Amino acid sequence: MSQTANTPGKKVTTKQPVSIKDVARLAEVSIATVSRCVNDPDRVRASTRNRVEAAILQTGYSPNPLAQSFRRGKTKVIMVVLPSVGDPFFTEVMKGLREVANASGYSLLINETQFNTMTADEIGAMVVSRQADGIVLLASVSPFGTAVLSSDNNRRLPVVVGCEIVSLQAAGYPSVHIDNQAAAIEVTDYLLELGHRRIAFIHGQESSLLTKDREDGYRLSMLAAGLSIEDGWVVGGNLTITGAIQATQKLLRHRHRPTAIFCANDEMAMGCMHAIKSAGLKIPQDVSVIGFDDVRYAAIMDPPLSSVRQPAKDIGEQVMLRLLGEIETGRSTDAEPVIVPHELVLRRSVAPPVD
Amino acid sequence: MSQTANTPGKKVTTKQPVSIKDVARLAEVSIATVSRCVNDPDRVRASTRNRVEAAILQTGYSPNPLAQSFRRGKTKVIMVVLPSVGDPFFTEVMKGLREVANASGYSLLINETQFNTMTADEIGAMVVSRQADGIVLLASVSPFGTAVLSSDNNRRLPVVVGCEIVSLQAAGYPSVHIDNQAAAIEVTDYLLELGHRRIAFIHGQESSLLTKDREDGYRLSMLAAGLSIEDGWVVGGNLTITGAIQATQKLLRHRHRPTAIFCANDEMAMGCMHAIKSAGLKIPQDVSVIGFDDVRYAAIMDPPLSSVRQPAKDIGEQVMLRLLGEIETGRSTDAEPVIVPHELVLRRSVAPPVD
DNA sequence: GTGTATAATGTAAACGTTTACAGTCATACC
DNA sequence: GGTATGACTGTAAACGTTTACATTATACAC
Repeated sequence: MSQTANTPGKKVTTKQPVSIKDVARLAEVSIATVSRCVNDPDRVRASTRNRVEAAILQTGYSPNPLAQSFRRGKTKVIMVVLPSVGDPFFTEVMKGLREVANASGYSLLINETQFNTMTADEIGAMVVSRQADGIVLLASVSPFGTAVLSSDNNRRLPVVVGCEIVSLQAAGYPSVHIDNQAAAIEVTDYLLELGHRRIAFIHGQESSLLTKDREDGYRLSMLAAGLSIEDGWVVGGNLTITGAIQATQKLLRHRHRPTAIFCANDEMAMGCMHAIKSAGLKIPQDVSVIGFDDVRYAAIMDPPLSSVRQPAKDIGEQVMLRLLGEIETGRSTDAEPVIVPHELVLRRSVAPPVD
Repeated sequence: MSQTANTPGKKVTTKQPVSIKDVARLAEVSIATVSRCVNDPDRVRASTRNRVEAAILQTGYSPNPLAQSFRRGKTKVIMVVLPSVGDPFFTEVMKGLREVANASGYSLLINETQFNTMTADEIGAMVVSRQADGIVLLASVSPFGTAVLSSDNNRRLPVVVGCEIVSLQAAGYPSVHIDNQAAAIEVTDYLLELGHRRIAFIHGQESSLLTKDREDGYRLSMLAAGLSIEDGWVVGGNLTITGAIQATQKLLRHRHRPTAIFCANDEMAMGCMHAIKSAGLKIPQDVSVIGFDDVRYAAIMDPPLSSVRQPAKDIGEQVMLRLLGEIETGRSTDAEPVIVPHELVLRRSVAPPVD
């Protein structure tokens, strides 16, 4: 039916959308009454309400959200800042975020930092303006960004941090995360128990603080066991498959080749496994591999990948609940971090060392 | 510094943000001049411009985007509707979408349908309102949604369809996609050439049209080869790993067990591979597997997964370019679909059948 | 110096809501 | 029948911009 309107090059139809005025005129009431009908129906008499509702139906009126946002000073939008939407772990967190947000009528505006600190500054800029009613931070932002976030220059936006980013917690933001360090200690302890002595660690990025606690846990556990970490046993995998492949190749060439590799996330563990098998080595007989996050692919790797399960969706839900609470009450919540439980999921990618 | 403002339960600081009026007062000009300084600096004399800019700096003014959106009737937001942000293929498409959008100052509002047709209706609702300046559709929407989209009830929003959704193209929307059917024919022809005769197909969902063309291609190729498709050789995998595992288990129990399984996307192919190996069968010796999309995990599967590469990021870029073109010019672009090239990527998950 | 063209700036309306306040009207009570 | 009360509705201001139009200042030619 609208095919003609769709002819290439033709002006798009731009019939004026109906406004509250049109409804008011048709129902023969003031615009205030229409507004009340929409927002607080109990405050208008049934008979007039019916008239107005009929007019709304007839005109097909729906309030202009732009005008509402403007007038109310609320956007009903939450900004989510994360390193990469591609990571299955963050995908899962976002599922929780989204469900809770949608249930309260909020939309999600997603901002990938793509491991790029430049864009973190842009986040700061967005924060100053009132593009969103609140922010979920799943990524570390540049110092400047942090400064802007915590400045009192403007209306201070509600922010909740998901996962663990130390610098932001220090800035007093509430957060929800597992105890990354404790989990990493468990992982390393477990490998040590199996008899591994040469354990390597593939971390994320130098600049990113995302996997810092996990690295600390690894180091602490090794230290506690009286083992020294050789030069070249801790390498960066850039949080990507290709980065992890290169990192693993380095590890396999090491003069003291590790018997176990602990990857700071599953994405890298998947690359790591591939590199090991491509080098003609067997998992776990030659090298054990363990990841972090327990993404949905971990269980179907060959062999199935051991990992640390985070309650990703829960984290998302709780983060959003705290954030919305802060937004709706106008009060900042307790900044005490919420620690959610993790779980070591043991699968067949790990075994005692053979030598 | 703002630690006190952050004490739990305490009112959040809400210092009034500076408006254009504050700047005007300080610079001793009218608000119109300030506005011009910001939007069209050449139209104000250098001396006054300097005064205004100093005032802007001093006050820390930045225009209220809500007011701008309201006044201009533009949100600088593009809505993206897709089945699941978790799928690595869509992730890649979104990378292209995002890059182009950001370059022009647009943000992305993401809407997952989660294979849920209910939410598709909500999309319709969002469309009628002016939440976004345009829409990218990567998912099929319910009939009602389509109706709303194409209705002339209100200002018709620019829409571009990514990937292939027949019903929407029929509605006259421009689209960018590969030739899914031709690609699926190539895949099936290739398997036939290798000598396979018992070829199964795992499709997406009954309701979703996303993989319909691929299924058609498979059927056409089989038909052309004079082969009949036995009952139970075409099963639904729900586009998920677990769905594909169940589907594969069904296939493996079939009285005429397929020697090759063609999965409508890589996510399902990964689940399929896992199910085959779990059943104690070898890939490709016992069963060949081929996927679709060539996501980043395909190459690191064991064995590496053959697939059909789509230029996912390109698709995203082109979709967004068309959409922004339509938005900025106010004219709908040529509705003729843009077909981008695909490529059969052969890896070790496929071999001739042994029997 | 006058006149004219043009540049620079100011005035004020408009965008579509929400909402404080004022007004109207019906009801109930005396 | 007057009055108080409360329910309902209307009036108009406000939110922070942008922009058409009006006004004033400047530059330039004679």
